Amino acid sequence: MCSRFTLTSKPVLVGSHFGLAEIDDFPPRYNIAPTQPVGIVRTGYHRQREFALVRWGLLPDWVKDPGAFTTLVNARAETLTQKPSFRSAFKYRRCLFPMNGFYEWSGGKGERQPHYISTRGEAVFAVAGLWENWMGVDGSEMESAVIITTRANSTLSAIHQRMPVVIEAQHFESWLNCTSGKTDEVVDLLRPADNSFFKLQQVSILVNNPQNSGSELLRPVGQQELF
DNA sequence: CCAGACGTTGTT
DNA sequence: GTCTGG
DNA sequence: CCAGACGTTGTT
DNA sequence: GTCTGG
Repeated sequence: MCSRFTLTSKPVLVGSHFGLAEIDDFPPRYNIAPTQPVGIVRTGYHRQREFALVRWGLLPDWVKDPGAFTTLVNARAETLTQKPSFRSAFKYRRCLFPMNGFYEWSGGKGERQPHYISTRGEAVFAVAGLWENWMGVDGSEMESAVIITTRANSTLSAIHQRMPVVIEAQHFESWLNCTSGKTDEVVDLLRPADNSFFKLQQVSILVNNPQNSGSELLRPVGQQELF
């Protein structure tokens, strides 16, 4: 699963990595959690590639009572075309989540251990996602998005069974271009990252609480008591 | 036909 | 225990 | 994922 | 909205 992540690169760097003409300013974030506003890259109304802030937790457009519907944080890549909640977004509303790393927990009850997963150079990378625009009968609107997961590669499988789908830069255009409404050209992109792509490190349980969101979360375990 | 669901993950 | 909120 | 709440009515 | 279950 992927239910917490970071976005710490400067906006200008994110903009250039994702080929954006412009990008709003935002602060570094070390503990992005479900239901929070989250930045995505998508193809905008006039075909331009854009950055947008939406709610993390996809709300399908046919939902009548948002309060009575589950928060959809992850979508399984293997079943995207079958699920009513994702099928349409997979065809027409694909997006990318810029991130610098994400957290996973290992261990059983009472001994849960958080880990931080990032690239070797702490570089920003892209995770595959879907977005929706929900409209209520009272005219209210909400944009939301979900992260696509697949089976863990062998690096990650030491701690977890699933991982977010990484899209490499040479595939951004085909992933984000939804004009055909066809998915056969992009399903091949939904595979685990190469084993050398990520590294793991244990981090403090400070990350457990979404209210803790500063850079101290990335201190290696064993040093957090040295404040 | 209408009613009701529509999701993922980890853990037991 | 189970659901909601972040 | 974890943290935190978990309820109703009438009255001010 | 669309599919499944009754």
